[in-house]
Amino acid sequence: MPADRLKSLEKRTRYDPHEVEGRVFARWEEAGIFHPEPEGSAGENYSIAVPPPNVTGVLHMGHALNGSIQDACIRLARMRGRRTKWIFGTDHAGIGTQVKVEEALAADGVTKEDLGREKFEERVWRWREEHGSLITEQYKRLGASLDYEDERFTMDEAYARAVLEVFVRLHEKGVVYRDNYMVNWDPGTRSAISDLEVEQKQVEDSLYLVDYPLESGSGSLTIATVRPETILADTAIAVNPADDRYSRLIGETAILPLVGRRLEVIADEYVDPEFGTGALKITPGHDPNDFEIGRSHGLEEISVIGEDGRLTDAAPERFRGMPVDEARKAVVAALREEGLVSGTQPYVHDVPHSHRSGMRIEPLISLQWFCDMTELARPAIEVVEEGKVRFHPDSPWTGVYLRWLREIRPWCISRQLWWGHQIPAWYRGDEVHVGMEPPDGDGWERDPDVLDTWFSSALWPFATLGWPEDTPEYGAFYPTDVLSTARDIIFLWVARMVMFGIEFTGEPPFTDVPIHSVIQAPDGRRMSKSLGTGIDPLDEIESHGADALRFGLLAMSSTQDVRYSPQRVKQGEDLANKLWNASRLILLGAAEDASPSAAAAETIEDRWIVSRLERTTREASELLDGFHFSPAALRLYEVFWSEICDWYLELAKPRLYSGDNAGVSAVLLHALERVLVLLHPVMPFATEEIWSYLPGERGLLAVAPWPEPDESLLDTEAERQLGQVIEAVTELRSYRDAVGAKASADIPGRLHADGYDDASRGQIARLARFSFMPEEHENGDVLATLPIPGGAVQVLPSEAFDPEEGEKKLTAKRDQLRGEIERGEKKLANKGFVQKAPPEVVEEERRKLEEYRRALERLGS
RNA sequence: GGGCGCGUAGCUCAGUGGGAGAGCGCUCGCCUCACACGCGAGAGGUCGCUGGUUCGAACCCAGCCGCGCCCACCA
Repeated sequence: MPADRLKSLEKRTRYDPHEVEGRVFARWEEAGIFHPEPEGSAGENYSIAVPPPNVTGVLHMGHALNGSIQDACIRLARMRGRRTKWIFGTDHAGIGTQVKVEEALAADGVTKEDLGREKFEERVWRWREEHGSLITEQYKRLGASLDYEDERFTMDEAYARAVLEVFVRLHEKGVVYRDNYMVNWDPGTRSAISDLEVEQKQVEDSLYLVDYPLESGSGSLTIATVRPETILADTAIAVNPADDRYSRLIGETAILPLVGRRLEVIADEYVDPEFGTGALKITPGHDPNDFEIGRSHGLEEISVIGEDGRLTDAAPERFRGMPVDEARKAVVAALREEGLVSGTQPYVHDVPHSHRSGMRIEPLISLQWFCDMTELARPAIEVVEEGKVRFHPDSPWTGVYLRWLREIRPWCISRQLWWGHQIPAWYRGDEVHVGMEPPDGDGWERDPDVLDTWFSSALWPFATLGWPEDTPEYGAFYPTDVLSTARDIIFLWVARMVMFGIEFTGEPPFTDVPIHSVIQAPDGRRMSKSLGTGIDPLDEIESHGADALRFGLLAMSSTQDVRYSPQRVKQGEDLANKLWNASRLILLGAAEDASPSAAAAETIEDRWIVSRLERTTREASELLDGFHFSPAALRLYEVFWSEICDWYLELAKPRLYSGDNAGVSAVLLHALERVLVLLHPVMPFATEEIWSYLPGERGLLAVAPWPEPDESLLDTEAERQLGQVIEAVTELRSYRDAVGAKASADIPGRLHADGYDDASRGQIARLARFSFMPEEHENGDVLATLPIPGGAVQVLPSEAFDPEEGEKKLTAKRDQLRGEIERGEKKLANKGFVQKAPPEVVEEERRKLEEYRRALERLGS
């Protein structure tokens, strides 16, 4: 490296992410290390498929956290020398994208119907061209080492073929079928949606009591309903067979008000005699429960509410065409006119709403495509039970996953949209053709519906790699290793990927599923644009740097939801800066020809830091391998900041600045090199930048080898000895502070303690700013005796402080020691403790008690 | 209705059987030749409440009080 390059560090006392990040990222891209050649087997290689962001989306905190997690995994694997691919791509996001484009059209006063389907789809593709690259650039800003050269999109031709092939094959197996069935109709998007896209919301309604006259003329039956407009589609009345009030009426007939239809009174266990009047109107066309009851009793299914949310021709003429809300009022008014409403009461209950449009779900019977999940679920349950797919943390997510799969229900997969994978089914009269290609002959019409976006997402880990073709990419990278996500899409996506992966490839698509926090706004609310609670990761990168955001997100995240913590990001920013400055100290101070070497350790502190680095290496590897990202980040922070900076660098300075600095330079460089390596998965930019200043010819840190901990470098004795030095220095500093000693003045004293070599004694004196007299030195009274490990320091009089001030400190210290002694004695006097506690615990108690007694003795009373 | 989780320092959160931790904030002292985005020294918590198990409980068990999430077909 040119000497002036190193020299340039002298004045750069701040780490500047802006100056560094773009440049470093360009080096990675130019080196092509994010794009692996498709060689070797998936077992040797390492891959992760990114949860595809919506094509029109922008990076939010969830992406940023998950990106930080996945990138840490990917970078770790890459440094371990594995061929590594982080599969990149975007999702067409059916409804979301269609709605956005429709909104844009609306601004010009155009509807999609004005354009027609073909033109509309063109419009969406153009939209994608214009907006699709945004999130790619944002991932790059984060430092994500995705394989950008091999980007996929769920509407790409090859991917789309895979989707249709899956549909066709499942149809051949009879798993996918078309049926008239009760669906969740979303009047907002005018489409059916799946159960998972429905959310329950509490709603205040009125419960109406309505009298249905009996045909026999002997009175009436009173039912309770919150949806009087659906009365028009009633086809029976049900009562509990064990309900004495009504059992005699079973088999009788009631007359449906306003309509005049004859309704049989049927018996069904489902009816709760305690609720309402104990008599339930049955509306198979507009209520999921009634639908089930209706089917089991063979009742007629009448639909009075259409897909447009208005009453159909099946309703009496005066109500036809009315929107549901209006129809409700009209029906109630009509019933009142006939004197059939015998009461109303306010009623609060949960009502299904569309997750997408927010509108109240209209349950209705509709001809839709469904996917029966029971056969697919079985092996997906097994692989998790057998530990072939593991959730992290295991609890509660394994249980959550299994419970859902064990009670899985059919999945409505058709959507009444234009943007998506159009269902490969053609109809001609009663004929149905399902296949990859249109049928021969005239008069066939293709099903206008598209597939649920999650249907195509379920193929993501293998369709991105070229399945169903046996491509080199598929061979080299499938199955993938890790799937990282938040808990909200375990059912929507994770479980379905496992099911489809096993069904079509014979193998689960990944092995480890870390489930990370959902990041909430600092005030505990959901982070959301509409609430104004969102924090833009790009803003955070702009003001603190990508490394800072990555560190902060990893440090604040855990297994449960967390509030966004700006302090953690600040901590990351400070860490990057500290790293930068410690590096300047080492790089500018090290001997010119020095290179990193643990073997160069010559003093206790050298051996100590070398040993600590090996332990830290082991710890960091274990924590990252166990998907414990927050402890890993915080542990590395602590070791670097406290052990390396606060202690080792300070201990090393005298030798570094002496003429004989070869050994210490080598150890300092070793420590720096190791820290950069260990921190790289978390803070890739700053570490890569500093790495380029290390001596010697070296490639990118991003592909530098991740170290295996070297047991032979562990040095328990050095760790013990330096631990004593640290304790002694801290004790003496504390005294200095208590007596108000001038910061610049040394305090004279005498060191009487065992277990310190001359070098350590010198270090203690220097760091604590004491000057130790020779033991035989006589210089007036001893003002205080300060216990340190292995002995004590006698404080001698000086100008540096007022000894009176020290008395308070010493008294407090004595009190503290007496307290400790009392506690220890009490514990050891407890026979139960001595007899039942593990011997090493008792022994440790005894040792500590002795130590405290000796310390108190030295302190005097 | 069922299930899961949370309640620890002023704030945000770790810790899951043997003496209460981090970052930020706060107090005091320092521009000590890497860093004032810094250095040193501190203050601050009966670990939601009540019982129980244990020689020993923030940690295990039960109940209670608050808060949250997921699932669910009582009109």
